[in-house]
Amino acid sequence: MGYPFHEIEKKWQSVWASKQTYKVAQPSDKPKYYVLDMFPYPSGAGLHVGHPLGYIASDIVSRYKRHKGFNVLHPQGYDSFGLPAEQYAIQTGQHPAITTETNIKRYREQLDRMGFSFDWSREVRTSDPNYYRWTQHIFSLLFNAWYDTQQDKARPVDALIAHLEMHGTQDLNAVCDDDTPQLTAGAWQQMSATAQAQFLLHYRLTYLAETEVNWCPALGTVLANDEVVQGVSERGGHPVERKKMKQWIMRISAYADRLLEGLHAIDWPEPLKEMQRNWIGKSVGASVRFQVESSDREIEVFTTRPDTLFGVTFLTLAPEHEWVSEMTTAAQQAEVDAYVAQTAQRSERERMSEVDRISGVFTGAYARHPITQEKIPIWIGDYVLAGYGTGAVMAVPCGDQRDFDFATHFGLPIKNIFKDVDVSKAAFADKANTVIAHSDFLDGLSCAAATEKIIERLHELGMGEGATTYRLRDAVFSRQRYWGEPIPVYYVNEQPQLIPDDCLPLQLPEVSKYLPTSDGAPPLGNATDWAWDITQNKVVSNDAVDHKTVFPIEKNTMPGWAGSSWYFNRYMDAHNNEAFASAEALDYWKEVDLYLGGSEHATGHLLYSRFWQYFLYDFGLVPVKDFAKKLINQGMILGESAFIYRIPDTQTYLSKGLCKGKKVIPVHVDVSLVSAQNELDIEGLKQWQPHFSDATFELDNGKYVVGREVEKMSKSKYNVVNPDAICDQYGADTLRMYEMFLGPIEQAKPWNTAGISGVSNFLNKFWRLFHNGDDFVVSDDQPTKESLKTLHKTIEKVTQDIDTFSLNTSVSAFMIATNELTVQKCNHREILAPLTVLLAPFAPHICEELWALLGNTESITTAAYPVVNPVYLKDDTKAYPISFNGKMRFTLALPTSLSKDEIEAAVMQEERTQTYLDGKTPKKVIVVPNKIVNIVV
RNA sequence: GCAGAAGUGGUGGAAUUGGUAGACACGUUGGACUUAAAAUCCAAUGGGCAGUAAUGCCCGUGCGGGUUCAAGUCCCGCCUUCUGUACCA
Repeated sequence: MGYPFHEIEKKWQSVWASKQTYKVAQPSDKPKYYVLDMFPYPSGAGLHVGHPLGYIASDIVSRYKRHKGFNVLHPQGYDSFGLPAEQYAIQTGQHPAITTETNIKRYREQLDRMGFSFDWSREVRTSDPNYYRWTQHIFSLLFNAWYDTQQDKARPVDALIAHLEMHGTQDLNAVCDDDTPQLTAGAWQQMSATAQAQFLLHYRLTYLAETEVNWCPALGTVLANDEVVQGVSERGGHPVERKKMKQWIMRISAYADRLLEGLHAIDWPEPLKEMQRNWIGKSVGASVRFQVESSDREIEVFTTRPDTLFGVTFLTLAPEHEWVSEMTTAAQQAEVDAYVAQTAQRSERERMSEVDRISGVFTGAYARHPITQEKIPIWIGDYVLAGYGTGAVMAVPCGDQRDFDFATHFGLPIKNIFKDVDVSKAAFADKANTVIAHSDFLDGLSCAAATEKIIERLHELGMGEGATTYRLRDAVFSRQRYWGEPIPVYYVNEQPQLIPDDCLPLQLPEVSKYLPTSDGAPPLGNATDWAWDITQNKVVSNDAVDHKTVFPIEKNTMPGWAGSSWYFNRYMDAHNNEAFASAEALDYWKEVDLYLGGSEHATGHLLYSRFWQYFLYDFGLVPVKDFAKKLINQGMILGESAFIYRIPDTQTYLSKGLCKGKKVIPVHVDVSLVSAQNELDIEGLKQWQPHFSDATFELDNGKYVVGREVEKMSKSKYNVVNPDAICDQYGADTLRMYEMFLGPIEQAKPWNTAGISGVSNFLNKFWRLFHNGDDFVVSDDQPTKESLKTLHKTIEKVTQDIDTFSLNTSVSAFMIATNELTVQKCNHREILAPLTVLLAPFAPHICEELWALLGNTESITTAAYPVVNPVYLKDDTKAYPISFNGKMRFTLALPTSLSKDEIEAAVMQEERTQTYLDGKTPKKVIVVPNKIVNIVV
């Protein structure tokens, strides 16, 4: 029989819990290391085998770093506000706090079974008032801040007010809304308090504004851009429409450039950085103004190709452009109105799926070309997006394919401004090979030179200048939901006022109904006590609202990403009631050294967190700009779904081999009913779902063989594998090692238990090294040189692997070592003790047990990491590098029977070697049997 | 369309910086132990050819070229898959 993992795991898990083995000391004179997992949302389904992948890897690194003498912070918590708990509440009436609590308990049990070394004393929950009190605090800080583009950082609003008092908006270098009016100091001073408050919203880093948002009627809430994927909601896949609503918004765009630049300094995966770069979407070009005929309006466009200005043959406005109706001539009015109405009706999804369809309409109006003064027709087209740039483009059909297609479709002129290029069939967009022609003073210039020159000229004429735009939009921060952080704001004369910081947390009120209404009224409207009394500084009944001392409180809540945008700082000092973390704690732990999580958060959580951290850094509240030094994306573990095949309109199911050429409907069956050889347990199936009891199964060679397909692990696909089942059968240590053994940590891979017996065998073999039958027996004699070599080779390999996160190959290294030691019949303490320490990060339970059996009274976590002795690493391989800095290389034919020393001697004797080496040794000598000797010099 | 990553036995996957491709594991086959099974242990296992044999030779890392004494790895051109993103001016 194998080693008693049930007993061992239970025993040590309770010892670790009672002794608080993983509680982190702070401060400490040891160097710090902070390893963090993205905290889970505690869903009702519990953990599946895919969740722990990252946790296991981070746990190995944490334990390894502890052995290496670091003070390791390895916390865990729960992102416990969120939609599923709320939807469950809507269906059942059960309070989300209760479901959440139940789910957390379940998660905790499952996590504990896997032997993670989390310091649970620092657990955080985003839905805990003691936690979200600080989320609300950070919201208040953002509200009281504006972005100074001169100093390139966020500053307190007081400084902005002081500037407005003195100079109005003159010389004010600030990020603000596009439609912010200019003011003199006098005008500011004469404004009413309400008007001033209204005006300041143009600058605050979190502000209230009427904007087009992604409204999801099915979910009854608005969504941020990253929560909308391909025109439908990320959660649930419901349609999303554009709607104008008054919303809280985070001015993340103020940080666009710094967030982009900051990517250089952090060790994150390149694909993820690329995703953030694309999301931020910086484009450098120019903004150009076109004077509208018989009007004092100027249409401003943004272009990345100002060098093609002479190729402009029309302008196109987005259908939502604010001047569309004003500009349209009476003759075109009906047509334009119809077109605008029609595009407004089309959902985001339709608009995206019909990208190829060209549509548009002429406004009847014309603009003047800023240089040539030519008349240029103004069109409307839905290929121009209202939300990007200025919502208007200068169309250059010869240089842009979309403009080309639009021009061709509507018979608009195409003017060629490129030298020796044919633009009759398609636009020419190759910047690198551009030579401008038919463009007056730009003729003969390259793209870059022409761009520079035209910007200069436009500037002289006052018709444009160099400009940069970003794709990154400000992030909508309001959600019409119940289960989220209340926004700490009440309204006086419709102007938002912050609830004083010392009155936080503003606790989530009880409500009778959790359902939002489809017109967007939030569920907090159902609360009876949701008004703020400024005389008592507390929440009172809605009936008391008198708009003099008692005011209504904001009913929207914060989005899911609010609480997760700063939690990494809270772990440093999780119970502090004076600050979100003390300056000492922040100064000691600084930032996350290693962050593990999925790449699906690239443009959501990971970008918002960087934004908040930058902001906190600007205010001197955190000591580092980027919160995570190194990040690793673990790949998803996929499920292998099983299918049976039904003949349509019958209850007959065909084995996979019989389906060829027949029409069959694949039906998901639970993977637990299928053997490793893909054979279906028919009796089990009939018990699983009663409607199969009268089905007939046509067998293939006496077996029903199912089809397999790799899909995302999901309850509805019946392909979920629960880690508890694996722990029961093989033990947590086997599960941990098997998940690592499966392949590189970053790679997505299907879950498949086929190989798990190999890992299980290994742990049993390892156990047997210490045992003779059932007796624990280790020798104190001097081990053989061979065994020492095995040990040191393994230390070297495993250490290197952990440092480079190749955890799959380190599992192999342990297997090789165990096999070798078994053959060597090695049971020597001098070998086995260090090997146990080496293995402990991977398989903590079995190693803790063996460590105790070896006579140690302290936990193995306190053991020092073994040191490699290079004496034992010398290898007799035939290729060996020798240090030398040179360039020449030559070949020398030698008999292969020679030993290494003989070869080296022969090489050194060679005349050419002496010439090239000039007293040094060769860089590399490679001996390939039966071939040649290569000496790289 | 654009960007990024990847393509190696029956399978998951190894292979420092260009240096004997296929480590390790699963699976399969044969053997030992056993009345039997399980468990465990041992051996073989990319393909082909020659040989009684030890062994030897040839071909092999998606496809086609190239650089090199030497290419899974570097360069050029394709094909395929995955992931992200998409009328971004």
